[in-house]
Amino acid sequence: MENNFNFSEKEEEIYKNWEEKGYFKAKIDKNKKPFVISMPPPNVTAKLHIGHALDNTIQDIFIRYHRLKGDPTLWVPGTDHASIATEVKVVEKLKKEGKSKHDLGREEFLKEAWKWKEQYGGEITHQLRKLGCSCDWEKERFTMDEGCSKAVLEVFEKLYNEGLIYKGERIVNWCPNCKTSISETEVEYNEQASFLWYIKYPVEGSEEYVVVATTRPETMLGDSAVAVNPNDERYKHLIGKRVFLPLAEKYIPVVADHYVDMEFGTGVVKITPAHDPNDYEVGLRHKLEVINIMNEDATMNEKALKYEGLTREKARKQIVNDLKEQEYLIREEPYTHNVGSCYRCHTTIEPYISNQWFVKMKSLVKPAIEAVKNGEIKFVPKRFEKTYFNWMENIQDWCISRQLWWGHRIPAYYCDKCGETIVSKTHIDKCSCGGNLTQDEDTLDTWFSSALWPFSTLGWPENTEDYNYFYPTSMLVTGYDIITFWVSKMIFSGLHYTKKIPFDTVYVHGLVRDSKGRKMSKSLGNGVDPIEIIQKYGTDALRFSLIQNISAGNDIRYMDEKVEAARNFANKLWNAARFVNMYINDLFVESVDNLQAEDKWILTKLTKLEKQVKDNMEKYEIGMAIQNIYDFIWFDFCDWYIEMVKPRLYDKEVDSYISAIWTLNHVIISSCKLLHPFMPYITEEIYQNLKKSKDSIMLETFNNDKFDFETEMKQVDLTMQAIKAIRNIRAQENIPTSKKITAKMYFEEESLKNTFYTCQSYILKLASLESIKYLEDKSLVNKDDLVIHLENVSIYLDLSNAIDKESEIAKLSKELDTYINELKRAEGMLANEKFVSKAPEKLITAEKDKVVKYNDLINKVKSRLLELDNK
RNA sequence: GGGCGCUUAGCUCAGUUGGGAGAGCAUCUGCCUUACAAGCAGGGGGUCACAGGUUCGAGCCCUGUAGUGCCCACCA
Repeated sequence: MENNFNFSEKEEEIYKNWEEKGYFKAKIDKNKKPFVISMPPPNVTAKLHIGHALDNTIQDIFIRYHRLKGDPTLWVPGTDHASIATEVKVVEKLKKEGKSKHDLGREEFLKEAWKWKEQYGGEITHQLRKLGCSCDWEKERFTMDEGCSKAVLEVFEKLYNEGLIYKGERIVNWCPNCKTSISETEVEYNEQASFLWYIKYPVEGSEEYVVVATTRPETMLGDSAVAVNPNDERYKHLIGKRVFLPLAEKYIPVVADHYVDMEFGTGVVKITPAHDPNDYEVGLRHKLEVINIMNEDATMNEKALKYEGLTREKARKQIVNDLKEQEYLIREEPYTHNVGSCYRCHTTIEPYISNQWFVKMKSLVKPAIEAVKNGEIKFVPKRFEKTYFNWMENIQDWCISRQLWWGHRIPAYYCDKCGETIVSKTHIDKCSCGGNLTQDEDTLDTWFSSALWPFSTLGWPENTEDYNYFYPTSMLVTGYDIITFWVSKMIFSGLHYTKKIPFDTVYVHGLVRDSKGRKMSKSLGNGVDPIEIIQKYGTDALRFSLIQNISAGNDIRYMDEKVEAARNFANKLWNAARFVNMYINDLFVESVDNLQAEDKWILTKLTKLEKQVKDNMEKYEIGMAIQNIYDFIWFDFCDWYIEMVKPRLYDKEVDSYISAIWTLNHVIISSCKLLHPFMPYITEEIYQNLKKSKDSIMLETFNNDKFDFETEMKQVDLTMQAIKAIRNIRAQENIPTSKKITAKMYFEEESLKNTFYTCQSYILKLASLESIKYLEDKSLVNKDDLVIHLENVSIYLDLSNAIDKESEIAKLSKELDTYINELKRAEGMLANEKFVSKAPEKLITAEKDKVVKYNDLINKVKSRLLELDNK
């Protein structure tokens, strides 16, 4: 084996081999329940970011874990067309070339968009391969491919026929930059400092006037009424009268509506039905005129009279000035409020009246709420169910039409003769009346197709073998920021169309932030490119660093130091494997019968590790599972076991040589299997270099070992304690490892002597001892020796007066204090009647044992102190 | 306004049925010991935000307070 794992060369080679051999493909086995994940499809807008790396690493961990468990395992990869996001990018690209999308026309524009998709889609799948993702590439899908599009049309027609899709004129969130409607979910609200303007509206035929407070004076030319609360004594007399609308030079009615809050502002609200969702509702109730004063790009139209052509910002300025001049403006006061913006281009959204398609949500959402309430679908961690419920229970109708070209075109056709609207999943040109049909220009919200992802990717609506076997899927892995966007939509869609839940577990992870805890963003320039990290440290190190020490749902910070630590671990493992590899030779045998105490010790630990890891994985505790493995490999295996067996390996005459090699090989291969889901590449490479039984670690299954050597566990633990204690003294007294010393041991229990005798070879090495003498009689001890007291064992070190009396006394006194405190604590607990009567028997016994133990140690230390005194 | 997190060693964070506080990094001391200096051995460092409560026993459960972050809603 080479000195280092050459990840930059090996990773690609290993992945290629896996893919070519078809290890990622799931085999249908009707006798087993499959484990299935549909990959949240990355947008084809750009390269993957570090968040994708986290998301897909987690998925790959669960996928590989289940594969090693022997489950038929399928991971369906794919990409999302991301209608608005991609269209924005393509428009930008065209703009740089001096073209607009209208120059090209719909058909040419779509060609450009497909080119974009091919380029970035390809890059994304390449990146996923670099990450080691073991998805079944033969099943790769795209939200706009034939099958997914078919599912979309199927669903649209079905919902329309059920009366759950309708078209109507509503106030929608309009992005004047993207020139499309967006859904409620796609609006981001941010606080903005602005003003509240108080404007005078004179009452018709009187000297009186009302004062209206508004944050949006530029919309006042679209006012069709002012409203007051019907219970407001101040304004009761005005209801039914008219007020003068400044600048528009016209009169509008005063209406009474409970929507008006008497406490806020002046208690008088201007009603602008075309430019405010609440006003629109009020308008409906009072049959008010809807006056749209804006164009699609949020400039003023002819209804805005002399302000026509101005942007909304300029119009505001101008109108405020004019009001001031004409003395209609009473005052302006600073005011901070939330303003919505487009989640894609961050342009301030405009509530805008337009004709759009909607999905009626109330009835769809009910079973989706129920499925989570009754536990059919569970969120990990559970607290995110609240986010889900909160969203679902307050759901509004979903605006699904977008004034975009890139996406699934709405399958609605309008007849030029009879005026009928026909919705059809198959393309049609002729109406039954003989008229010509034209298709709706709009496309569907991108989430409309991703909502179907778990089943559309498996062949639905066709009754395919894949769909029948692999659906419902098992798990969805995603960030908490996407629950409302996507998870909720998949759940109600799955339940409504397939009558089944789309997955039973939603694993929710946090966001990856920068080292200072800030969200990564383009504007801050603090984004991290996973591919760069991979080139520097390797995929395994990146994967390990992302999931080490995390807990589900909490954000994590990206820091180079973490990746370095992970790289160090990979290096540690690599070297351990290299060490084992050095000793594997023709003497290797398939099974052994002369295992030594330390072999039994590490094998028992291995069995425990496997159980721990599995338990944690079943609880979705991947952070703990990886920690278990890390600790075992580094501390138990490398720091202790390898060191323990070295003497046996160096001395090839020892008859336990063969069992040591067998154990080394078995333990490292087994640990690699457990680690493989987390660090797939290095574990495969190590596997290939050792005595293996399969062509690839990916074809392995977990051991299910049942090693349980209780006696040897205790024996080795005791010798470890002795070694640590001796090392401790050496370090404190500055005795270099090269200086060997002699230890004498006295055992109060005869059997211990045998333990130390059998473990002697490694005790000598690990504690850097010259020799160990076993004392029959305590009185033979040299009074100058330093004493270490363990339970039932006393160790005497001849340090040749390396330690002076005072320092030993100081050390012993400190030790004595500790023991006395421990004794007091244990006695105190036992003196507590309530503890004795209520605590579990096990704990009480443990405390009693401690009393005996510490009394013993105290006596020993005291007598030693006396000896020293007499010296 | 409503909801949900977080507050544990200098830093980043684990801590899952309540039973004597952990890791990595950093720091200090000593080691190039024939797998690994990306390493080995040893050490220091914490009234687990604060205040109450439940309990024989609380980092963990309950109530409240403070700081901090996020989500949702929104009165013009």
